[in-house]
Amino acid sequence: MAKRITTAEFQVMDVLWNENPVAASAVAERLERETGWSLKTVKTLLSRLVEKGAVSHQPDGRRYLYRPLISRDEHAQHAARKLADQLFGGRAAPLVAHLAESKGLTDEDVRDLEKILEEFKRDGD
Amino acid sequence: MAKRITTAEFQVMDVLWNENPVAASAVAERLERETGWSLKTVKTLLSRLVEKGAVSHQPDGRRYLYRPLISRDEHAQHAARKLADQLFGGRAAPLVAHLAESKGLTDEDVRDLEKILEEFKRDGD
DNA sequence: GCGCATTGACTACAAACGTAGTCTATGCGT
DNA sequence: ACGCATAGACTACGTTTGTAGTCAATGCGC
Repeated sequence: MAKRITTAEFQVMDVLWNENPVAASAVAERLERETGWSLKTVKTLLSRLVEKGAVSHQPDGRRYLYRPLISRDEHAQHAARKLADQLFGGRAAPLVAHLAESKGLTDEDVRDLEKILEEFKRDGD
Repeated sequence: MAKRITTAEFQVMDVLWNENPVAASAVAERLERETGWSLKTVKTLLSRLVEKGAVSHQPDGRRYLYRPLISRDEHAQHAARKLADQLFGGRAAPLVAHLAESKGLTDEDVRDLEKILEEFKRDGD
C-alpha cells in the first residue's frame, strides 16, 4: 500500500536506506547536522512511516530497530515514473533533455547513457 | 520565490499551461471530469497559487484572468533536478536506467536520447 | 539497590492542504 | 429596471505535516 511519503519522512528513509536496521537514536544522530531535528521529531516521523507501511520495526531489547520496507530503488522508480508521467507525458527523453540543459549531465553520464541505450536496443530486437 | 506547489495545485497549473490566460470558471470546467472539484475549490486553489506567486491574475471585467508565472518547462526542470539530486546523487544516467527498466523508454525515446547525447558531446568539445 | 538517562506511547499544536460554504457586489437577459 | 446567476472575498473545517512535549516504564552506571 505504502502511502505517500512526505519530504521530512523522506529524509528519514534516506538514513534507513544507508543503515539498516537502525535504532531511532542513531537515525536522529545522522540527521542532527542536516536538519537540527530533535530526537522526538525523528521518532514521530519513524512512527508515521511505520503506520504508513513504509518501514517495519522489530523490538530489540527495550527499543526498536527500524528497517525500510520499500527500497530506495523502488521509491526512485516510482518517483521517476510519476515525474515522467506528470510532466513529460510518460516519456523519458524530454526529461533527460531538461537535465542536459541544466548541466545535469556529466561526461560519465553520457557514457553511461550510451551504454544503456545500446543495451536497450540489443534487448529490443 | 515560488513556494512549493501541492499536487492539487499542480493540476490547476496544468490547465493554465494549456490555456493561458484563462478564467476560473474555465479552469473548473476543464477539471470537472478529471477531479470532480467544485468551482469553489478551484477558486481556492487559484487564490493560493496567486499567493504563492506561481500565478498572476489580472482583472477582466468583473472577473480575473489567470496566467502561470512559472512555465511548465521551468517547473519540469526544477522537478527533474530535484529528483535527480535526491535519489540519484544528481546524476541523470541512473534515472534513465530506472525508466528504461520500467518500460519507460519508447523507441522514439531512444532515438531522441541518442540525438541529445550527440549534441551534448558536440557542444562539450 | 537506586537514581538517572533513555525508550516507546501518547498528546499537542500551529501551518499547510483538500475541499468547500457564505456573503456581497454586479452585470446580463428580458 | 430588476432579479438572478456569477464573480471575488472571506470563512470553515477536517486531515496531514512539521516539529515537538509529557508520561510512564526500564535498564545501566555506580
